[in-house]
Amino acid sequence: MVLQSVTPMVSRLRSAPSESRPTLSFEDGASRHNRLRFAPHTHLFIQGDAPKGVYEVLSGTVIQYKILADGRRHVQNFASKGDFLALTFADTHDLSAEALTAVEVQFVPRSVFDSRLQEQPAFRRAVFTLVSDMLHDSREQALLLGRKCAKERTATFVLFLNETYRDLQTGYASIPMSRCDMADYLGLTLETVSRMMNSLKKAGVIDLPQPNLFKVLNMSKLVSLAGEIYEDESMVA
Amino acid sequence: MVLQSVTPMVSRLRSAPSESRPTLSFEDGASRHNRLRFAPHTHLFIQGDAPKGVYEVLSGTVIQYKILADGRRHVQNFASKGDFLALTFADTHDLSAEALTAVEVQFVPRSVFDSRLQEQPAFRRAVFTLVSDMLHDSREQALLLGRKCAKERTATFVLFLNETYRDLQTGYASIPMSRCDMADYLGLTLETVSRMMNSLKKAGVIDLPQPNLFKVLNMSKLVSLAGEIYEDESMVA
DNA sequence: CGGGGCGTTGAATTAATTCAAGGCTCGTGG
DNA sequence: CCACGAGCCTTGAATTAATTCAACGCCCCG
Repeated sequence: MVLQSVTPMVSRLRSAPSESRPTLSFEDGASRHNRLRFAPHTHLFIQGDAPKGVYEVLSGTVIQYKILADGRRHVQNFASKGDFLALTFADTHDLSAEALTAVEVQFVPRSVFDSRLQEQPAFRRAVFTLVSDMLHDSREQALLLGRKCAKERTATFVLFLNETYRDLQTGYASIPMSRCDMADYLGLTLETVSRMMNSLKKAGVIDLPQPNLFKVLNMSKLVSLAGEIYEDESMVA
Repeated sequence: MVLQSVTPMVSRLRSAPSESRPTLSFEDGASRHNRLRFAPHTHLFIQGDAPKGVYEVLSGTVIQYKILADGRRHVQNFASKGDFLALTFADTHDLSAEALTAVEVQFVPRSVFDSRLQEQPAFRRAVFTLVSDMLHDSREQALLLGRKCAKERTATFVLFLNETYRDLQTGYASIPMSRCDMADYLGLTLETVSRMMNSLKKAGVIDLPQPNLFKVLNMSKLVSLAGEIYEDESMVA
């Protein structure tokens, strides 16, 4: 196991509440076997399956979602490099995970994971921190869905996209998911998402030369549109 | 520490995905000191504070919430007997916790909690399971906020109230929070919540003799109104 | 007796959805 | 090589679910 002190950029959506957290990674570990690849549109696992282990995303983007009885879909999150999937002790998956792009993951069988958890204190702490952060992110998402309007939701999501997919050279980020995926994540319709993205463009907040490529032009305006929480204000003080 | 095999009733809102999970409790433990009481409307801790330890709710109901910059409030959950608060490694509280009724908690200082985590495998497992379940609940909440309509949200919440506060003798449950609290939890306005509760009453799904007292009359209809997820269907099979 | 807090209900308004049409891009096959 | 269709995105117009605004009732407590 490798413990690095990499602190990822903090976005408004995917927080790092625990500062300089130990990064948990199985990459470069002894178990280089169990590296798996998934093609776009294939599933890593499905709602109702029994979990067989934990997945660490090494590259690509995974979409995790739930389906309601009548077919409505709710997207829980978009996972990319450094994120973990199926980090649970439950006996069934409570959601489905699908590769959005080509995806490479490190698969850690349940037994290996459990024994590390028992034997390695640092590993334990890293896992605990990771789950805590996932909880924090999910609650932030609930806040967004419960109390933010369409424009605020979209602005918040653009902040996330910018942090996660921005090319450091050009400043542009390519969007790996469709408007429909975004809508199911933001609790909106795809038409509303489209309208909001283009209204951000018209307002000069972002450049959007293609539907799936953008660059932030006015960050402070974008942040204020995202309607952030008090805690961010206090972080400045 | 006490490990009991109490399996609480499963509601649609507060799931027990991990079957017969070990119940984590500090009650009856050696550390009977550090039992704290909070009067209604007093805060256990506030968004931005540094966490000093973990709280186990012994009695009463605690409301946890976040405030947006412009004053909008989002309620994360309602915690009662058996629930834990501030189960995090983050360096600040990301939400506020306020006593809704008279509340009694067992307070476990950070240092005590950490050392138990290091020394006691069973304790460790219980904590993990607890955090995993909290994550599951939060994601279920995000689904509700993202993809359910007002009536479905309200029905889902009534299921939660019924499981959590029902008197086993009478079948009636008293509702410890206001319509406003419910609204801020469900991402609605208090007027809409009031309308939905009374429409459930008119439809004969619940008896609602007083604003804060109800009994489920037609459970199957209530469950179908809640618009549940596929996984419940498959659990029957 | 009076007033504040909470809940209910109706009417007007609005944010977002639904319905509908059309455009663009890309891959495939004639 | 170009035509065609599928899939995705955009935009406008009509509709609707939920909100906002407003009034009123109830209950409890001072």
